[in-house]
Amino acid sequence: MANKRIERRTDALSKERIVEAAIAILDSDGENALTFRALAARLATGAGAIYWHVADKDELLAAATNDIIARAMADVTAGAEPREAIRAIALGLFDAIDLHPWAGTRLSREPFEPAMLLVSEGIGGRLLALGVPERERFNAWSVLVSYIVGAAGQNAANARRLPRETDRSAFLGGVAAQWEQLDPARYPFVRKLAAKLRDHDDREQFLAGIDLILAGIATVR
Amino acid sequence: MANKRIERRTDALSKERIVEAAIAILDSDGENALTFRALAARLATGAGAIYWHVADKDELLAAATNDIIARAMADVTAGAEPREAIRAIALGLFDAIDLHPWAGTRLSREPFEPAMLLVSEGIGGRLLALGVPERERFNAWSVLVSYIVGAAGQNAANARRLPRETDRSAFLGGVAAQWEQLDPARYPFVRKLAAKLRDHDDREQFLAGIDLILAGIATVR
DNA sequence: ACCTGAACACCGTTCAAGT
DNA sequence: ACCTGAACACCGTTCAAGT
Repeated sequence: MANKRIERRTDALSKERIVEAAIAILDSDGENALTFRALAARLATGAGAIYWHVADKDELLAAATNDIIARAMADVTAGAEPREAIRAIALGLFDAIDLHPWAGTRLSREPFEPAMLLVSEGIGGRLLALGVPERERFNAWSVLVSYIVGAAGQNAANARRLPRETDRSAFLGGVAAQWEQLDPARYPFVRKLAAKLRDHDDREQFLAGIDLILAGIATVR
Repeated sequence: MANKRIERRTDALSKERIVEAAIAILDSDGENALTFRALAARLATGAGAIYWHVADKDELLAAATNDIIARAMADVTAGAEPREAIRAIALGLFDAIDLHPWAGTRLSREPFEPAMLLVSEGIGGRLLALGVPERERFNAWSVLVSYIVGAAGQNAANARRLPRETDRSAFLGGVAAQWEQLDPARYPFVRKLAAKLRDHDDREQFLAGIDLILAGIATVR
């Protein structure tokens, strides 16, 4: 009978279970909390056992990041309109990285993770649909992917450093206050930026960047 | 006589000397080589002595990064034409981060370093000169700075992982070969990208991204 | 005031020993 | 084949003790 084994501990180690546990630790306690000792404790095993399934910490982070990106891309519902589809993909990644900032850190340094192929193909296909000429496709793809990964990672790093909403307001308010006290002769632009810094929405700002890039791409069509 | 003291050891510790030594270690041996023990050895002192001048490793990295950016910005000769000036600033940062990849890593996570004010003001002032309307200035500034820091950091991370030119060719060749073997039905765009990947110039690619963004900004003028 | 260096509380990774 | 956990070679940081 199948349910004879229902009480059986199903916790034999596997790469999937290890990666799953790693993601849980990374999400709840941050990058510094992911140690082989903490991971072993959570999996109720010895630290060395993990090395039977995973080569080292780098492979662990790579697998965890790949999971996050693959899931995020699977959740994206990109419609037929190419510009909207690119925005949807970009926002999907932005939100995933916002939720899993450590994945953003990893991605900025290792942009050739397998799951990034889904992102590249998703965006690239829409560039074709937009009629971007061959000679500009590489550059258009490159600027979009660089911006998405870079800006999303930077945003998530900020958010992680300032866990609560009040922390964020206080921090940005503090930076803005500093900016407003800069020498007006030397920093006229930054001084005027201060007000916007205080009450901008990160997601909107990110998307506005995508739109500006798409507008630029449209000019080389 | 002044030269009576010429033989005198001038190596009293100071934050500047410590930061200078840290930059030397980071540049020659990479991020992982910067330890307080290595730093103390190079400065011929005890590890703990450094803490008298620097609060912790974070402050050390912040100061080192700030030095690099400030120097790079001081070296930029930005002419009167706004678009050219923005390109010059962007390239100055790109080259500095290429030379000091660890600064790129730091900058992607801590974009509010003081020296970045010079970058923001330099770019922002040119956006004013370009006639970017008030409501678009924040977004235009944001997309440029995010892209510059993000793309330069990603490029430098790649370059650091592949120290020699042949390593880089081999790596990109390998990635391109993988891309060419992808299922044409699922990855038509990425497959076609492979050829470009093999022989592109990173600096040109970066600059092409700046140009696309500037073209987008021009459309909202 | 500034420096020394041992000590503390960690790490990632290895490996002999177990089952 | 897979797991255990002590051991190794490191870290950043602290701090009593020196000058």
